[in-house]
Amino acid sequence: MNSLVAENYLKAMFSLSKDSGEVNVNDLSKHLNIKMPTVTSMMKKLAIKKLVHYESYKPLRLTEKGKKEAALIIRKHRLTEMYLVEKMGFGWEQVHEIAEQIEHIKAPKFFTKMDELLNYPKLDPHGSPIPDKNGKIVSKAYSKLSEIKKGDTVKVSAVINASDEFLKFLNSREIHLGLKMKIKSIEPFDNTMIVSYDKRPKETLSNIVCQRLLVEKY
Amino acid sequence: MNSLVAENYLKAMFSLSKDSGEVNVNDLSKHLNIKMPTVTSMMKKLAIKKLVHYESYKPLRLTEKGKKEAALIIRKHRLTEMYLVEKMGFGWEQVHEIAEQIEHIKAPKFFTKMDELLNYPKLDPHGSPIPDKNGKIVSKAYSKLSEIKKGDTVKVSAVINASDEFLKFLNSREIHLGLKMKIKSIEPFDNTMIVSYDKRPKETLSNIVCQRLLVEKY
DNA sequence: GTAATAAGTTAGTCTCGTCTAACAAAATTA
DNA sequence: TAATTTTGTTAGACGAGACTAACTTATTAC
Repeated sequence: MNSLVAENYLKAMFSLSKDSGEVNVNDLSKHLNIKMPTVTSMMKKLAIKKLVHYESYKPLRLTEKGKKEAALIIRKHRLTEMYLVEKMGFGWEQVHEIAEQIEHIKAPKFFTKMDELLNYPKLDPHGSPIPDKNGKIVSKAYSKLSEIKKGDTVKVSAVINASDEFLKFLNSREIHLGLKMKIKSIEPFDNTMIVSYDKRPKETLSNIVCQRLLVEKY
Repeated sequence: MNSLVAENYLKAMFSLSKDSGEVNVNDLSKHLNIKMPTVTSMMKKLAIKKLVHYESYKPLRLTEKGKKEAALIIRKHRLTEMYLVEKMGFGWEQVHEIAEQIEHIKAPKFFTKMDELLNYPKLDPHGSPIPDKNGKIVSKAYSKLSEIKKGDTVKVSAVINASDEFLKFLNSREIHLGLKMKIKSIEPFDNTMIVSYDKRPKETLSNIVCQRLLVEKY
């Protein structure tokens, strides 16, 4: 059984790993707010447990076993987030922090029950896919809003890097998942978008914002 | 902020303390499954934090601060148990284990929300009082079923030392909180009781069982 | 292609929470 | 009350997970 601390390393590696599956000690260190030597020593321990491929001075990679463990923690996290929003009435900007703690609970029945009560959800409240019981993730390929052309109509489907502040910003603009939105114009200088939707016939979204909104074309 | 480990010491002290408020190192050690020297050293640390009154070779006592912290952890535990039973559909024999972990979550909003959703419950699923937000406990004075006289009718109101096995036993006899029960006779030799209730006109309960059922007289 | 910088590792230390072995005090019992 | 048993403490060790200082390897820049 992995410690809560080890679980956090695995989860961080999972979310930081590039397409190649590689992660740097340095990035991991910054993300976890733990100094590099500590990260190195933990990597050696995880390597002994066959959760990480470790070779001195080479990029880190999770093993298949490591990926699965990480995905199962993320499953618990996202299931919890969904439960908090759907069954307890929390806002999508409040749930990350709570789920961050509940994800480490060792009580399979608890998560199974949530899953049932939620009717086996596939996505969390921020549009991220919930890994299945085997740690498999099925993720849809969305586009960033920033890559959409003028005149197109899209559905807001997920949020990248859903921080408290970003979600509060979206709340303030009445933007939520499922929202149908039309791109009215794009400012060539800074790629700011003027969009329109239901409650807001004319809203301005900076490129920073558009890069963090994932959408589907209609 | 206390560690999860310190929280468990406080909780254990709270539930082991006699009317005098005293606890032995030895009892604490057995209850927590932690060796006595470890307990002594933790007591010294808790004493520095003003959570415990510690003097060599004297019985241990929680300070007022220590009692409050303990009660607030118990509050989280019992609120969680109630939530698991009432809102998630768990059986009363399943919830202790899960609550044992969730009680250490640091997320006031989470527990406040449970409390609201449950409409500010006063008792947990085993009939134990839920301490209020200030750590105050209002507990009703129940009688043990074993102390009730032949011919009396009582209501089952709480369970002492609600273990998995005991609760399963009660389930198997269809005994639950609120059940109205009449004492038909008492075997003088071993104090076994013959009782009758709703679904069971004649059920035999050993003294062991009767000592762990708390009842109110009608 | 060498010098400078960034990334990663090694060595040694610290705190927390645990343990065992040995000793001391208190309680029990004869 | 003296001997025995139980309870509690002290001392010293250890693993986990963190740190800093110093060193090594890789990468970048000139």
